[in-house]
Amino acid sequence: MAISPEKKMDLLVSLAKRRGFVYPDSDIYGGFANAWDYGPYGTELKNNIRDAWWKRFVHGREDMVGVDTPVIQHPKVWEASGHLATFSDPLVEDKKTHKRYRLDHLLEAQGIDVSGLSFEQMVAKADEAGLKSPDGNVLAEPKQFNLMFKTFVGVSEDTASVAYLRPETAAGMFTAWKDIRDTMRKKLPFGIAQVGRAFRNEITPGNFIFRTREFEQMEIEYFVKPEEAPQAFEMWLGEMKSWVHDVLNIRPDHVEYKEIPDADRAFYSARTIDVEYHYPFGQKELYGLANRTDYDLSQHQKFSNEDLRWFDADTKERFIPYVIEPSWGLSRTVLAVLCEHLDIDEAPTADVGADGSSAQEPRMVLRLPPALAPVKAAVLPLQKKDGLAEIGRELAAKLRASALVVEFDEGGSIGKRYRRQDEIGTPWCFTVDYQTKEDGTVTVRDRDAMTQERIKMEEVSGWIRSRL
RNA sequence: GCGGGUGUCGUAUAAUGGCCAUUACCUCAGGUUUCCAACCUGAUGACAGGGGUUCGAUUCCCCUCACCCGCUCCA
Repeated sequence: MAISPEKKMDLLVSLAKRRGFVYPDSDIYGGFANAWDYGPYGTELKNNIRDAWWKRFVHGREDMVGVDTPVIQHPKVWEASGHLATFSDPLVEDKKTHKRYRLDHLLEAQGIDVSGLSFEQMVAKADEAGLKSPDGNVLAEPKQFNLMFKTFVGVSEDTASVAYLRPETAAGMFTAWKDIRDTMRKKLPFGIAQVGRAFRNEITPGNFIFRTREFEQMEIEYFVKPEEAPQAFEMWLGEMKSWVHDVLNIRPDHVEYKEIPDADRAFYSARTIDVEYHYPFGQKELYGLANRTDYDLSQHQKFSNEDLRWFDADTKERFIPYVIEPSWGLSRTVLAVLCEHLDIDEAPTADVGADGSSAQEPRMVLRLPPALAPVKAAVLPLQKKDGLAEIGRELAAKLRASALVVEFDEGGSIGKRYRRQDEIGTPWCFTVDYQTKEDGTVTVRDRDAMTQERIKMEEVSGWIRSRL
């Protein structure tokens, strides 16, 4: 059953809190803007997505290695990457209309060349020219917005050096490139993968966990011979599509693969495709894929004075590889997966009408792919008494021992317990009933179809495994 | 950061310048229940925070914080 987009976010945010997926952070202090806690189920879901990704793209491929680099790196890294120069915007506000503009854009519109000017120099130019807003109003004092979080490394602030929290994980793969090239015996093409946190001092965060100042990325830098870049780009585009549809089980018509035209691309990028998902609040970026050419390694070679070229043993040539960068937002994937699979349908109730048919009630269900579900199975005794609970508890313990995430629940009616599991996306419920005592079988109830079959208790673990 | 709007148990809500702040769902405990939110009994749980006016403030005023919408930004 379709849920209207306006209602969907509200339903999702309240379900996320009620069922322990995502809570407002610092809730006991009244909350902290745009910071969220992943609760027990949210953490499981996020970890499952991350692990599925790592298994598929790192363990599953011969041409890939993984790294884990620090959030705070040498400040030179951000000079070389260009983030220090371009990841900051000078903003001014029209005092009358309260609209905001970029100071450099206003100056350029006046025919004033701002290239290479510092923030202070731009402010001086603006004063000189008596700069007004496009509506002809007085402007407020310009302010500098740096998208990178600044911090200090050292015991006291005055003697310490300034450092930055990484605004993306990619840089770590470039700084580790030389060591990996020299130690891992890989041949081009090959890639380096990393999962980790990145930080951006966004001016406008919002939409639940969609845009936050602290977020997680899963990124790959795939190094290729320059002439092989276009085909590597196509290969990764295919991989991204397959991930979205085969692993996340997102409907093809909920995703757009948007080719970014020349004019809108970053100057170093030869080709960029944005992968956009139809969130309830609009079509927004989920993933990105870019051909970054030799920009990053060239920059780091220049700033570090290290030779970062690749030596081709066949042709005896040295060159800087091109980089294809597929980039996945992990936090955004969690949100997209929740949006995609949250559903309301009809379930029968215990009330049976005169014609023998059951009355129907709306049911909220998260149709997560089983491999991503926070809880794989619930074990439910039909009754607490007559020893059924003990049998169930024992079965749950056995499943846990075989490394499955399971829950045991004996509280309330059986229907109520099914619905609880539906809301957190548990694909299967195993019910211990009176027949179990006679023949050692339990029923399996399917989350989506709500149908049941009987299997032997000792087969439960294998039954689940074969379906993950 | 600016403009506008909104803040009452976990969720949805009612009322009030003066008695333990209402109700439903959820949650928990007990009972009941032989497969889909049933029922009975009971329990926990809120006036976003701070200050002011007042004999007395959840209610009126101020500040802060948070949330929603819009703007600027998202190489």
